[in-house]
Amino acid sequence: MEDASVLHLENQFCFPLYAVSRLTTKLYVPLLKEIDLTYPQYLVLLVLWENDLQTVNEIGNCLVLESNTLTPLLKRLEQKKLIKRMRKKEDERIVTIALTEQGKALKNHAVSIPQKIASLFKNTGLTEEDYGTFQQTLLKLLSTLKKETSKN
Amino acid sequence: MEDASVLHLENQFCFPLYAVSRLTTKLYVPLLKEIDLTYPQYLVLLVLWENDLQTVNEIGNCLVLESNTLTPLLKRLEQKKLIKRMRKKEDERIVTIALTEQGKALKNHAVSIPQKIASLFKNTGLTEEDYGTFQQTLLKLLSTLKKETSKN
DNA sequence: TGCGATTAAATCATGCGCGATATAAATGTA
DNA sequence: TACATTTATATCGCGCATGATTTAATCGCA
Repeated sequence: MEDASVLHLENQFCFPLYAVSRLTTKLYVPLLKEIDLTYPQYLVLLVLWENDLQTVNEIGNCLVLESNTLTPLLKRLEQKKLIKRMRKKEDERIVTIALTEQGKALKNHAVSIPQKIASLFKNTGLTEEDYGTFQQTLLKLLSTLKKETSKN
Repeated sequence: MEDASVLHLENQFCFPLYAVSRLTTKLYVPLLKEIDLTYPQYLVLLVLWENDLQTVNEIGNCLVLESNTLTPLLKRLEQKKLIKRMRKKEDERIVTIALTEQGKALKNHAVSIPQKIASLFKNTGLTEEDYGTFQQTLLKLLSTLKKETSKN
């Protein structure tokens, strides 16, 4: 009989990856609630705070998300008056996303979030170096997986 | 003016964590499609293959999911005739989940999946040791975050 | 025994993710 | 200029996730 221990949860990194990702998102919830944002909405704003006036596709490239996810999400951000959606005159297919004044102003509140999140990761027994290694691994995986999944 | 570079995507590990988790789940899709399962459904079966006859709560503890996610998911697995849901006679609040013969049999197909997934992670430039470190970090984070979020 | 508190699961509403498809605009080319 | 092809976004359907609430059963204790 084949050894089935390969099927045990603790012998895979995919499950902890999935679980840690969900639990990490939960850490943001109370902080983002203060500014009435979900985590994916916050990510879109991060992208725009870094570079305003990007197309749906460009935002999607940054976040590895497509229009089927972004379009409804962006409409919600528009309803909250944080962004504007404008079709390009030169090419009516393309929608440019721009921050409103309100959307720009929100950045001032958001700058405190990374610090607060970081403090929640202090009592894990992991060192700064561990986190650096962890992030480097994630970035390598992200880069590889992005290529892998865009092949089709 | 405060330095806003803390808000840049690449300066956080939460975003790559979120993205890598999603992309990793996508790697399972073609493999799981062969046995008509989603990734969360596959995880529930992993738990049951390891220990049959568990309650909804027990499965939830393993996967860090609650009944609001599990109940509908388990009903779908029941529709597929992979599990049975049975209320305990001693305590009618508790639902025990049992694999059907079909559910048990599916394990034989599933044993090949971890191997196939592992092979997709070969060309990342990461060594076996890197993966070991990565998994250890994830497990530490998982354990800490589980406590952190169960506090409330 | 009676009844408030607790517990397990289910239900509800909302917002992602994402495969598949549609729409509409722009492009290439015969 | 016609028309097939490509491109950008949108729409649709479904299955998670999850906070909030509900339902129903059990427990604890006066």
